[in-house]
Amino acid sequence: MGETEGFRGPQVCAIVGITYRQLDYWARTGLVRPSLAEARGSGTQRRYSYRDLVELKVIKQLLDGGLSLQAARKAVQCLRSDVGAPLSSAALVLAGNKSVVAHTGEEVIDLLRGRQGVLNVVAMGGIVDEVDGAIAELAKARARRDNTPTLAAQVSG
Amino acid sequence: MGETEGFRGPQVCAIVGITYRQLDYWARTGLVRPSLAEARGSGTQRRYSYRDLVELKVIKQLLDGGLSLQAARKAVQCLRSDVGAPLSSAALVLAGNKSVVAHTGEEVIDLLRGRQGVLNVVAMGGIVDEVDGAIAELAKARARRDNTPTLAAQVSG
DNA sequence: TACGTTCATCACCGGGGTGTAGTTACGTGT
DNA sequence: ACACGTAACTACACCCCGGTGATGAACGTA
Repeated sequence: MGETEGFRGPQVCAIVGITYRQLDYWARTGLVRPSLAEARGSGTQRRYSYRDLVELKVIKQLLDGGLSLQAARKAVQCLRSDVGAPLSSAALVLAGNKSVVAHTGEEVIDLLRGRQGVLNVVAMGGIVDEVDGAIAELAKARARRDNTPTLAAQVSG
Repeated sequence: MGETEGFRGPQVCAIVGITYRQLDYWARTGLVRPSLAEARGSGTQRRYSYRDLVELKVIKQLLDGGLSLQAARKAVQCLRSDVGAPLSSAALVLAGNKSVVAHTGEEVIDLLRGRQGVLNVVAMGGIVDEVDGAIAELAKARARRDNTPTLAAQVSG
């Protein structure tokens, strides 16, 4: 049945805004693998958890922000090691090879002061929002197709 | 004679901390080209200005900070367009595809607030300092070799 | 004229993908 | 219960970027 336990590859791509090949590549190279179900051969399905989605979106944002995938790998590691934090209100800060999750704005500003070199800052709140939004959008679209196929016929006709 | 008008390739590498091949590649691909004298065939010399050195160092820092060369290219463009600013006290801020040179700490903090996505911040002051330091170091080393070869002989003997 | 710098060129490598053509498993209709 | 169509994953060949190493060619200078 259509019991959506987690998210499948193509859905994930739509939600986080990457290509399927990218998602595939990242899974193959171990950057983010589907934590609910790994693919076990052709025809099987990867199942990504919500947390996976957030990680993926973070990576996507980092790439858009000009960071290399190398850097993104480290960032993700950091994000994982910061267990059980209230993500939405935090900021991920990368300072050279050290990365930290700052939970208050003050922390970030402290890092800025006196720091030399490059600082990369990403606000988690916005990311979580975007992911949630995309999921909602997707659910709506699916509901439209599942419940009212006649409507679709009307529209197209 | 050894009249050092500007800086030659190998010196530049020593000062900014990159490999010669990198410098060469960057010059060939137009990222930073020697503004005092372009190479005109094998055996000629590239001559880099002080400003070039600073640009190169910025790029180096950005790379160390995890940014892609793509992003660094844009950053440099921005840095160039911000003419005649007192570099040492400024900060270069990259926000997605827009980049700005912020001349006060307040500006940076403003950018942080309410901004979603990734923000890359690099303090120019530290960079200028590092470049100056490296140049001084180089000059000292050269003076040692030029003025007191006997001393060098003593040390090595 | 011989030599040592310095630069140019070429072939090549690894990372990060992409496009296309298979190969399955799932879900479904019968 | 079974065949079938299709969605999803895999494998392979290929591309571009950012370099690197080796080699060769031009200077200036002794």
